[in-house]
Amino acid sequence: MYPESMDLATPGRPKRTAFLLSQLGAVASSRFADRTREIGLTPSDAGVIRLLGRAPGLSQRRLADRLGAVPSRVVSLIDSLQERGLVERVRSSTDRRNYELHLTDAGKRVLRELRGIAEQHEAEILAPLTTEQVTQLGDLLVQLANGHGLDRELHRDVGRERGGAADLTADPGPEPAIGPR
Amino acid sequence: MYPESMDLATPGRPKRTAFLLSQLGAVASSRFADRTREIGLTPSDAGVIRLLGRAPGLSQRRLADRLGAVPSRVVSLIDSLQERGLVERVRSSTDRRNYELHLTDAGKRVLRELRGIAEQHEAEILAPLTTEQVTQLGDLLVQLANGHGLDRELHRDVGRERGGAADLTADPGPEPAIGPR
DNA sequence: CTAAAATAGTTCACCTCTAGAATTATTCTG
DNA sequence: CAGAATAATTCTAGAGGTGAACTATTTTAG
Repeated sequence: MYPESMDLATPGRPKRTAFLLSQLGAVASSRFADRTREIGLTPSDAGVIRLLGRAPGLSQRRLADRLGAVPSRVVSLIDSLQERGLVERVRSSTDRRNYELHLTDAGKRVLRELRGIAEQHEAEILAPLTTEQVTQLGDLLVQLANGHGLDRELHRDVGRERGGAADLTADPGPEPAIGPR
Repeated sequence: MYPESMDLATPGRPKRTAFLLSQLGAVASSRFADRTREIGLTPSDAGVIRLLGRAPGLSQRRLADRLGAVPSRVVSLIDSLQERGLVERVRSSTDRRNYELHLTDAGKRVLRELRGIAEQHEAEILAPLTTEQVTQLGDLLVQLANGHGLDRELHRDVGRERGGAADLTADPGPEPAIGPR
């Protein structure tokens, strides 16, 4: 796209910050997936466990909303976690149509592992930066996220691309989330 | 993962900068895909066209290396672009095993469109930041990319996850690339 | 109070994308 | 020249996910 001659120290050279962001985001996702894989989880699994840890008793429908996933997708996700004894379905006594999803004790243990993994992940990804730079970057990214309405995004369906599962990785902080590829 | 009570203004609250990075990267990839889709291209198509614009005559094998893709993948990519008249295969006269890939005139026109798209994309993604902040972010991301060896990554196979195609979007500057969700 | 609409979950058929093995043609090496 | 290496291609398989149709249950309307 740009002749080699323009690649270095060219004032007028178009920036590629947005592409860099995509690339680094992909690296971060990929490395996180590596880590969760080591304990037998996909990033989607991790997202579900995290969410159920923070909002026990959620129904599949509501879980689907929070993850930005389709209900049928949640079925297989929960099926798999239930088979592994990490999550249990409890029929709601007030509305027998839906389930109340809970982490089992094993699930809670995995959740604790996941916290450790998240910390290591954070440290690994940000390793090239100084402490001040990390703060700086965090502030900039938060500003970007707000600017792009990442918080509210949780409730709408993010167009699945390559990277689709990324939304489930999504970190629903007080509210947040997104999607990939 | 973190109890609601910890979510706001908690000094010891673990940061999620790495996750934010993943999420924003996914947003950026997704929006870029939206833009290329409007001119009938996937992000992978765009990556190929960009690369052939800057390195005409490349063989499929070398293209695969630069994209971090597998040769068979490149076949279908080029097939599709050739069918649309954007790329042409020319048998190398010196080594009849391989092709020399070139953009057609139509392909070059598309490349020009792509440049415009990239600019708009850059502007859209970075819109929430001031000019100084954009510079700041750019510096931080470059440092991160260097720290994670993103430049050399081009030559090794990036584990395909969700969002796999992202690598092809990768911007092989003087050298770069990657893959994600 | 009952028929119809809505809701939660599930199943299933189908799609897209891509990796990886096997195959052919050509060139290089000893 | 024989055999190893290389470029491209084909084909099979598998992961991952969507959306439509179906069942059970609850809510709403007349």
